[in-house]
Amino acid sequence: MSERRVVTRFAPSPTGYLHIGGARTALFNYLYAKKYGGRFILRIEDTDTARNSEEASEAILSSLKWMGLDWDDGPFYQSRRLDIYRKYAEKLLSEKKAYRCFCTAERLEAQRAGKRADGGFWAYDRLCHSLDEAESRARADSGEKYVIRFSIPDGGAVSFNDMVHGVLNFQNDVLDDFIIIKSDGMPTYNFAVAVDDHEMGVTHVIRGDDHVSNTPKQLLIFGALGVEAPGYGHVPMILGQDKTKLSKRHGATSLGWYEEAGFIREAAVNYLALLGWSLDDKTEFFTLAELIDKFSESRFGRTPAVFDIKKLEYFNQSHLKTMEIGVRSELVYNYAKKYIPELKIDEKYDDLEYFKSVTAIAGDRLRLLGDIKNYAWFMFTDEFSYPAELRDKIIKDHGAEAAARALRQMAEIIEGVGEFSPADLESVLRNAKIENLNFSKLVFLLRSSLSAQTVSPGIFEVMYTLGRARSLERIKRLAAAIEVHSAQ
RNA sequence: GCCCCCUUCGUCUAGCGGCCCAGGACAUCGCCCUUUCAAGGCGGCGGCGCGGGUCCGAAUCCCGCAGGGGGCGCCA
Repeated sequence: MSERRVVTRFAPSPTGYLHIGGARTALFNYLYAKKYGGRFILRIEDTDTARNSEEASEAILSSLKWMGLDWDDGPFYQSRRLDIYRKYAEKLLSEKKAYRCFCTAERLEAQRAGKRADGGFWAYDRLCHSLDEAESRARADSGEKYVIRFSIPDGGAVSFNDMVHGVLNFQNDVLDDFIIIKSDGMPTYNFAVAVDDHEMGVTHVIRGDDHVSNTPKQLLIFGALGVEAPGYGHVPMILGQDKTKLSKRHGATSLGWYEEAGFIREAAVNYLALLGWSLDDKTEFFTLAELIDKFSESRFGRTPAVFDIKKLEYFNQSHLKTMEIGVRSELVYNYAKKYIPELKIDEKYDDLEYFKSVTAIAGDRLRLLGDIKNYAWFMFTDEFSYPAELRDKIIKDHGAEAAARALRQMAEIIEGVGEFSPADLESVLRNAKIENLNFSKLVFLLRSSLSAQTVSPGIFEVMYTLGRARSLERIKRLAAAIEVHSAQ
């Protein structure tokens, strides 16, 4: 085999959004090309006029971009390359490696239904196989509808060395004369793929296991065309929890869904790469650059993988953690603005710099981008009231008067703190003697007043970020709320 | 019905004849740390589908079985 510069491709059909399996296929092809300094091309297989959609095509492109998988060439649309497929089909026709078939879909469908009843498999009966060339041409010229079928060579077999499965063999006689050009002039999948992979100089094809049975057909076409076939690698499927091929009924399978759910590309790429591929027995944290560096076709797995969102979440948190705060906060900011409409952000806090300080105090807590809402919604608005349950719990634990007094005393102390820093605030409160309450209790009251909840980032950092005025206002407000309530 | 692929903890996986009475990670459970929640540390639970071979020795090789998955369109 000649030494050629590696060329891989991702060739989705625009009939829906980019799903998990497709995303992984794209990733693998991208990594393989980049690893070997080759090109990664994008081809849109839109030969099904009934099911294509412009939106799907756009969605796929945008998901690919979201993942950071930039293609070097394309996108090429098969629907705009019809003359090319026609040319190759004519060539096969003239060499008697393909023939016109005038059988109606109705006739074949009836036949197929019959066979299915007693057995279940069906193959074209080759009725038009031996049609006289003159007659065939005449019927075609007269406007009769026809398809072009590939003539499977009698006997023989095809075999190829798969990158993940090793040598695979297929007997020709299990194949029937499949259609390569439909009656509407469009090429069928197996034909267009072979023609394009050849035309575009594709050297390696990495795709899902579900394509192994298509491979012999494509190989036969390469053979008939007299051109070299690319190498293949059939990676195992990605399964749903029920261990069947991942599909819409498994729920969230589109990449777009994950973006909206607050996952970041670094995690998606990292996790997907590990479904059907691994480096060794311990390394599992990878950036895209590291994947390109370490990727190897010899490390493909052979067993189907069940998609586990829990592990994806873990990777999301891991990547978020290692990210520079500026980058992370920008992701959080953009996500919040776009996908968390219920997060109330007062105009004066709608600012990237401010988000950066809030994201910073949220620390390692974010698992998904949207978690910022749970941990810090109270940092973005001053207009909230304290939940009755929280107020009642405080009254129950401390008594209304004592709690209010403690809060007011803390306010007084905080008001007088010289340097308003997390460390100073903490040390002052740690040493304060207030209502005989220990530090932990004081912190609980503080947290309640500042965040209106019982869970929050480090409370002194919250206070520092809120600033003296906002903090004091909240502490006094809670005290007042308790007093008013108990007075009733 | 035919063809093809696959089979290690619940899940993702390492393992390619002795280093494995099977290692890592997620999940889960417990403990520690601790101002809450996370994070982190430590520990527990948990697996080689079954049956035959081959070999001094098998998760690793061979055969059979069972199970699972994929494909068999004028869909891709």
